[in-house]
Amino acid sequence: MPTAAPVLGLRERNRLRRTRRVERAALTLALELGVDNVTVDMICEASDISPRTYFNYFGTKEGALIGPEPSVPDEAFVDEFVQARGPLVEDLMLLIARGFFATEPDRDVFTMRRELYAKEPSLQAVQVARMAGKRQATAELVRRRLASQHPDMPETEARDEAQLVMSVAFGAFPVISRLWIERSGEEAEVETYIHAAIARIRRIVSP
Amino acid sequence: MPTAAPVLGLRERNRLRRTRRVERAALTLALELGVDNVTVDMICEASDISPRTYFNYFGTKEGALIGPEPSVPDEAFVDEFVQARGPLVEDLMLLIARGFFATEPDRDVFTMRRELYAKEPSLQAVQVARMAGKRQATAELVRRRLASQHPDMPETEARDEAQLVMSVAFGAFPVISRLWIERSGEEAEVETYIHAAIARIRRIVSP
DNA sequence: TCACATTCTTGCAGTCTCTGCACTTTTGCG
DNA sequence: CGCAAAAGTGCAGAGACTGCAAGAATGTGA
Repeated sequence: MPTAAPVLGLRERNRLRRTRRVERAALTLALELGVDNVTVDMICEASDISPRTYFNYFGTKEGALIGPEPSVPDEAFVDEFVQARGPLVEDLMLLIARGFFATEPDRDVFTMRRELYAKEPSLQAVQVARMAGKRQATAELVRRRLASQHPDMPETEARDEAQLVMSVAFGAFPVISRLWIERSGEEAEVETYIHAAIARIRRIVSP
Repeated sequence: MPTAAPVLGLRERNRLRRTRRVERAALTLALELGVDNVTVDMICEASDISPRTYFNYFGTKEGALIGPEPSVPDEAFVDEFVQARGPLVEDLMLLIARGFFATEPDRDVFTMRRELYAKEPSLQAVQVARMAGKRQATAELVRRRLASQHPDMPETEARDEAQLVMSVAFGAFPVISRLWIERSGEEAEVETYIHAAIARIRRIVSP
């Protein structure tokens, strides 16, 4: 089983270089003019790429701005999650986080992105919507874990519970990622923030 | 201060009739062909309205499918929320719910909408995205309440806490609304589901 | 009842996002 | 070098959405 080859072919290197170039152009323009006043054509002109290729790379106009779609965690991780017996929400958030921060962008892009998110909250909505697409799949994962953990739990209750677990995790995620990104200078792990967030939630919903 | 006049002028009645007619046409088509295979032009042809007017009414293609945007709660409610001292998340969810279910659509539309939501999860993403637009405003509300409730709480902590409260509420909301809509035959109040959901969340995040 | 102001609907022209398809270029490899 | 696979590109077009200005419907006051 070949893990990601450490040395990349010319093809991959070109792709990476291009991706970065386009992302930079897109972010620069968006920061300068505002997302709504930037068109795909402008980004393409600035980064010397054809619009058709832009969409092959990023899929949507916002693609270059919000970063790559969280990768689907591979089966090993998923199975681990389903079988694990730790605190459920925590485990789930870790699973999500793992996919989310899998591809580390370069420093500039990272910084600009953070700046842009702060400046244009509408992008957060795009993010949330994209993640919402994975709600079904995620809820199903949680349901599987609940089923294997509590074989006696009624079907419908398990489904409702799974939905809620997923909702809480997805709901809190933007906050966690914001904190993590904002304080990324201090070298704390995501786990720390997840932990803290859950403790807070517990306090919040306590009577 | 005129509250909504009980008797509507011809103008309003026309608008209502039209809205309903268009919503029905849109939902019928979407249920039959799938959202992606329906165009605004088709909806307009089916409901005998001009595309331009369609957008004046609904703003987006999905507008007629997902229903009207939750109305901004009026100042009285907002103030009440800010000053209240009950369980925070619960109060917030009630505030959201109040805006959300303010405009009762007619029976057919309601039923079709429920059906469509079940059939096309992508619509849920649209919903979530639309609600995400109000994140800022909502978090600010919570922050105000926290500030008045705990004057000694540090600024930044209040902001983080507010964000998290808002996230939990927004996160759980789709679940609550789903439950409420699915079981809307049984005449239970939204409060009941909110209550139950919060109790569940408490259990979920408990160690 | 009739003008007049207001509000609403509509057509039109145009911009922008996004897609399928066919064609060319680039890359990997023997 | 030569060939096959992969990737980039141009083009034509569908579809969502907007601003504008003309035309229709509606409310109002005399």
